[in-house]
Amino acid sequence: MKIATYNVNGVNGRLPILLRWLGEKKPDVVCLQELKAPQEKFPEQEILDAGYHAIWHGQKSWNGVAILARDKKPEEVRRVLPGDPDDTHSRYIEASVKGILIGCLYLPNGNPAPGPKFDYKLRWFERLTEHAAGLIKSGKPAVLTGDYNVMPTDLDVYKPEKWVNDALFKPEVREAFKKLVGQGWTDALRTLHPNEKIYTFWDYFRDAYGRNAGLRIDHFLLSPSLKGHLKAAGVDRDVRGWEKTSDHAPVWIELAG
DNA sequence: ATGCCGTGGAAACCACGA
Repeated sequence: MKIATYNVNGVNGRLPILLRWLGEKKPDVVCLQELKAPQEKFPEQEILDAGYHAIWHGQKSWNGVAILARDKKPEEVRRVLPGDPDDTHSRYIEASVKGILIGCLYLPNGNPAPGPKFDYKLRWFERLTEHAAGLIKSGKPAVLTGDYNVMPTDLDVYKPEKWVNDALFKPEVREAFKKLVGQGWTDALRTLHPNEKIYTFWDYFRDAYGRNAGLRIDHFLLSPSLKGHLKAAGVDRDVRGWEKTSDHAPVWIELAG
């Protein structure tokens, strides 16, 4: 089974790109972030026509997450990350697909740091970590994937020294990621490719993609029971080179069975 | 060192992103 995550940066503006990619790669399950569309403006019919059932949590202008699956509609488990009833951002949706719990997340960017946005990021990270602990404890096969807005190590940044004070790379954020993974999760891409430069995002500016000035910020975390099923993992890097593309590239894993 | 590009929404500019 192939599971992918893709920060589309506007699901309607990017629909031709999304449909082309779905048609070419045919992942079984897809997590989308940054829909930038209200609930009623999600292109459900076009996605159905492409062979995917979807659940989504939209929001006007910003954020928004979705889970797509071939053949069968994802069984929604929740569409809010627990722990803060006042959080109005659409950044989390969770579903059961073929016996696997899929958590699709869009972790806050957090810039500028320090500041209220950075505080929100750290709080959101804590809530995610608390929820993730429950998933581990449940023993269910689970995948937590999406745009984490964190480069876990120096290897995940084209020029680490330029990013040390950025909300995506500040020590406390890297520490938060480490703490989460330390619960027993497997960082799928890094585990299969321990020494490779792997990027999932390239800025639109300064020909970042051409210079390969990228960041690895979209991640796949696998619960202990899924670790042994991990067969392959990678980035559909070429998609970032398409016309009118997102600044992220799709990331995927292949699980046995 | 930098929002230089790109999106959505509102209003011909703004917020936001990483």
